[in-house]
Amino acid sequence: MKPKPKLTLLAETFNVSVATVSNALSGKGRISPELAQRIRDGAREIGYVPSSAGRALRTGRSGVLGLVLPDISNPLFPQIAQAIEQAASTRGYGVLIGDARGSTEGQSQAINRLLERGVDGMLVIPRRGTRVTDIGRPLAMIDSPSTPGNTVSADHHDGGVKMGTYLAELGHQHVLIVAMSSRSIVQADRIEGLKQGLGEQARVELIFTEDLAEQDGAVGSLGLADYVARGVTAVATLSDLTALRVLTELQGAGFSVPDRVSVTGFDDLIWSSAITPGLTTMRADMAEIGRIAVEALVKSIERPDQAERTESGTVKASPDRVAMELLVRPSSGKAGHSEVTS
Amino acid sequence: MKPKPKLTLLAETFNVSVATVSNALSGKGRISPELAQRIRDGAREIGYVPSSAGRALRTGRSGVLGLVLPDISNPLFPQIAQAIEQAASTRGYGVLIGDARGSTEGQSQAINRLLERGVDGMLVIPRRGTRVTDIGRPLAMIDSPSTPGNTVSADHHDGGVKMGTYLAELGHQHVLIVAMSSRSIVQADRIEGLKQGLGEQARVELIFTEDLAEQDGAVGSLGLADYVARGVTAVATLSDLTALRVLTELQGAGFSVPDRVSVTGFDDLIWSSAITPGLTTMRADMAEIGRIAVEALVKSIERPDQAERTESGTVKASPDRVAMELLVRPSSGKAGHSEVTS
DNA sequence: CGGATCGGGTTAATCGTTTAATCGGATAAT
DNA sequence: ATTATCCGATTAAACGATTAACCCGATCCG
Repeated sequence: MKPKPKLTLLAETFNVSVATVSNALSGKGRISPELAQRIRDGAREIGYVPSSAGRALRTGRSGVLGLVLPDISNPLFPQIAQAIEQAASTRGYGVLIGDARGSTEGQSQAINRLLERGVDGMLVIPRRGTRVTDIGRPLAMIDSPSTPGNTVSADHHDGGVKMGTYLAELGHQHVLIVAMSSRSIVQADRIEGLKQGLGEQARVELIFTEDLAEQDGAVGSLGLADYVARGVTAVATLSDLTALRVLTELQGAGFSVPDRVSVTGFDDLIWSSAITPGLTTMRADMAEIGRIAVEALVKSIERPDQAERTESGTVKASPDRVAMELLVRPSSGKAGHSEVTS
Repeated sequence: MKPKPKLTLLAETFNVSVATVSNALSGKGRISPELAQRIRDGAREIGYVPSSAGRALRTGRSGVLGLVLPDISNPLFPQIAQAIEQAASTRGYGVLIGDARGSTEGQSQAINRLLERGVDGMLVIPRRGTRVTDIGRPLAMIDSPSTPGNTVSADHHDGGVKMGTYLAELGHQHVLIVAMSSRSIVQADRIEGLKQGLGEQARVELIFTEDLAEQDGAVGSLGLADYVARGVTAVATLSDLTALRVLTELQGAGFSVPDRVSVTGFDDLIWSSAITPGLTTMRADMAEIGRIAVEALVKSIERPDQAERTESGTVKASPDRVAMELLVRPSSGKAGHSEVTS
């Protein structure tokens, strides 16, 4: 029916050159204010939408960022994706997703796919322990402050400290930490922080669900009853997902939470506030992290000279870490009667 | 350092025209097999990557699909996004995400953003009750089979029937259905199916958490104890998220699950198998749904003449629904003693 | 033996936008 | 009056890939 409006169409209807139209729309060249306004009005009226392909070809920039995730099925992903999509679209960028599907080569493939699509820069949440090779384009990394090349992330260590301190103040002297993977830097930092916050005198035990999976299958029991019998008064997990598992296992075994055992998580996943008892957890301001990461990345794209880089070549941001916030909910309370029995 | 390899560079090193190089790489024109092979080898060696902008400009296609979601923070999202990203990348397409942020105008904005970025087609998971206006490009909709214009989706009604039948077979005659929104077509279909599966003789009660939120706040109690006291032996929820809320509330109130009350969910969210007791739920094969949706959409993009459309103008797929699968886990069991007390 | 066919390339136009260089005329400075 | 300045707009050259049209020599066919 009607031809897709392009610059030439606009130029014809106003009897000016395409350059003038372009200038009017971008506000860059020299053009009389009235004409510029008329052209802009006309453009809006006929529903002109600039061709991203044409523009990308000319300017060398696509206006698209790549977001690489270790595994989309990770329940933390929605928070991150939402924060980044929002931050990016605010700055006029689109977000192309790439799923590493849990493997290292999947991560490289995802990165390559995004590069082939011409992204201007990339945000990578690396698979644990992965080093991302230079991609010839600005790259922001979101992992943990202690990761080399980290652009910005939650301060997981600090989060651990806060949680540990909180538990210590409640009188918990014998705590079980349930982690998932021993290779995750994020988790290692949280563990470190937890221990520090709990203090020297506290007795701390540590298990990895990853190890147990080999014996019992992924859905097996964690054998928490034994730990409680041995005097554990609090189970600090490194993820709400694990906390949920712990919580329901304890409740199912007849241990009251938090009266007998306190349970804490990390990340404030969506269900954490809806369950009974509500889960005490640490929340990171993902929107802020997304904002900082995108901002640093975009700056590095648009003004490469002004942008700082880490030694690893990734984009540098400041601040490079965002404090975590303790959310106290009913799943945690004072260390109780179990010490009496022990 | 080294110039970005483009077709002209390749053409120079082989002393042929760019057209020949293009043909060699695409395998389209007439060219001697050996020369084609040599060029392809050379291209790989120097790491040639075609400019997506140049190609898009010339061909009029970007190779990117838009994925519009009602709200990324929805925990069902990871499954869908993963399925679609995988299906799309298999067919050589990228996926640009657009978050409607829970509002109708947000949905339109997201769609427009994606259109401006030049997506070749769009996958929309519509916000409940929304009609998507014609966008001038192929559009696949994933909602529920009863939604006009639906391209493909899980057969939510059938899932409800299966779950209802299952509960009926266990002897549950008095069932509480906990839904979230009364405006969701997906949930309406599930409810319809559940009632049908439970049978005429069953006594069914229905509540919407959406309504309760106004009174008690989002995290308030659902008042399940009353229902159980009145003889409810099973609580069938329309989402694992709700099921989790129900399960923990019941356990916290001292009701044994499933001995006293059975609890079931929908969607098999990631934690459903990890909690205690494991959650009986209905799973949809999201990978299959993603595959079908992407396939139909891509077909409509690449061969518009062969592709069928619904009356709403959306892309038609066959099959247009995917059966849901019942996953029986320990959270459900035979109707028990509560009927005795009532 | 003359024309048609075919294989293996090349030429050149084109996609839509941006932008450096330029141009014509009016105005200001000398 | 001559030159410099400046404004408002135009011209034209890119950006990188695709593809219709064409070209030339060799082969085929009747």
